[in-house]
Amino acid sequence: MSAGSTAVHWFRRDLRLRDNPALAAAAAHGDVLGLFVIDPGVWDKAGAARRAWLAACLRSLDESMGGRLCLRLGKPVTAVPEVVAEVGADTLHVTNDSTPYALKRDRAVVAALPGSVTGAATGTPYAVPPGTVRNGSGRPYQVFTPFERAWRAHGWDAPTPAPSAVRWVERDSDPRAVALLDEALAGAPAGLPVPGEDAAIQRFRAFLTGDVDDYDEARNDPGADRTSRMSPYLKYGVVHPRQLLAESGGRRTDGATTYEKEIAWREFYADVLFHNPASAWQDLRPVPGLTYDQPEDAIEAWRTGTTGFPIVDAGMRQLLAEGWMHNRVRMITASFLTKDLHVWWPVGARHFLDHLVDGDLASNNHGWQWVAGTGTDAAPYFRVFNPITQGLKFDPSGDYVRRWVPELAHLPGKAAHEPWDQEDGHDHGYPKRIVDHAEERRRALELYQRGRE
DNA sequence: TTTTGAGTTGTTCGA
DNA sequence: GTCGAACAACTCAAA
Repeated sequence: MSAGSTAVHWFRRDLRLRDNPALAAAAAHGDVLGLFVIDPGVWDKAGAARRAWLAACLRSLDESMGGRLCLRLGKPVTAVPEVVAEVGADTLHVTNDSTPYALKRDRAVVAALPGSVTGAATGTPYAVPPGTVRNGSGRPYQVFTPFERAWRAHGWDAPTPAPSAVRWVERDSDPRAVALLDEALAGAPAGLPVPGEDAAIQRFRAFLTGDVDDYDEARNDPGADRTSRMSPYLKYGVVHPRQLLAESGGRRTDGATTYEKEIAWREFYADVLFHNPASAWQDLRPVPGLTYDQPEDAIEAWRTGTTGFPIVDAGMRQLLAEGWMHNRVRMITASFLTKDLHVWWPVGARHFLDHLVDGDLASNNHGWQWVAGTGTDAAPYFRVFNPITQGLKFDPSGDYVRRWVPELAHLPGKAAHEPWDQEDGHDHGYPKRIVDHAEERRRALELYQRGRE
């Protein structure tokens, strides 16, 4: 460490102090200014729920830094070099972020730094950096299962200890940025997770104690809600997947292995995006001849949870209310939009990204492509989820559906999944089904098959 | 180079 | 009600 030197650590998707190699590198260099820049382009695209969640995470990070997080507002290409100049820093530290937008943004920022300032990127938000896992011919994997095998074989680093004592430098935050956080927090949805590293680890340990060992089964029950709920924390790097893998590493149960597999999916999709930046919003593997519908009213019914299909409506309302949706239900609602309404997947992916607190470009959009049949290991064209069967199978108690659709509260047990069978002469206000599933399934198969002839 | 086995999450139909 | 087969063809990965 050189005496008197200052580094800026620019936080992005690494809002934590523990196990943060880039921050450790900055601290090893000298005094550290911790910076977060609210990028209007990114901020405006996030829905109210994710803005609130980001604001909560930033507040928590600020507290853990003794109130010394410097917040700025503006395009990073101007805001970051400004702060670097203000504190007379000679290095800028970041954690790598390899999404298409981030790569472009970071190149521009580095180019805009004064010549005497060096940029240093350390680590990634992944256990294995995107682009690392390759097959025998040195090419990236196209399908998940072999990727996962190789990813496990590659192994991941152990968590690094927190920097023992960061000597934080203080600089005023931009009042406009502070006001944006206040505003975002005021609009926070109910059920937002507790922000902060400690809360995340605590939540994860509770999951390990209570839920992980029969995770293979329990994860599919949206009513029981026994998933780890780590996705919002992972979104902003409040925890690093390395930490989760280390915490669960001692368990060799099927459930723990399945959980690791879910982490591997996140890593796989980041890898796919790394190699195929265009797949964020374009078909990774287009289905030849496939055409789409644009049924505006039906799309709006889907968005608002008024399709008349209980499990679909429950999920869509949970998304609007909480900024979160159970994964099983994400698949069901995505299948409904793409296969029952025949809508192009980016329409749904955009809506999800707008509202999800964990909205992650790579996982969200490739998940959508998987459902739509345009993604990795394209699903057989005939795989169309039946929203009624799925509801009965995965929410047999009907608890999930009744929780989110009050109009169905009068229906006991699984009857909540088939309200049309339970006419009691009263109008409970639940909408009629907007489509006939059997008919739309046939049409979906037709559309997918057309290009093959 | 060729071959072979396999591919997250499903549905329906008929025995 | 349960269970197995059919629903296509293709691409990938590794032997």
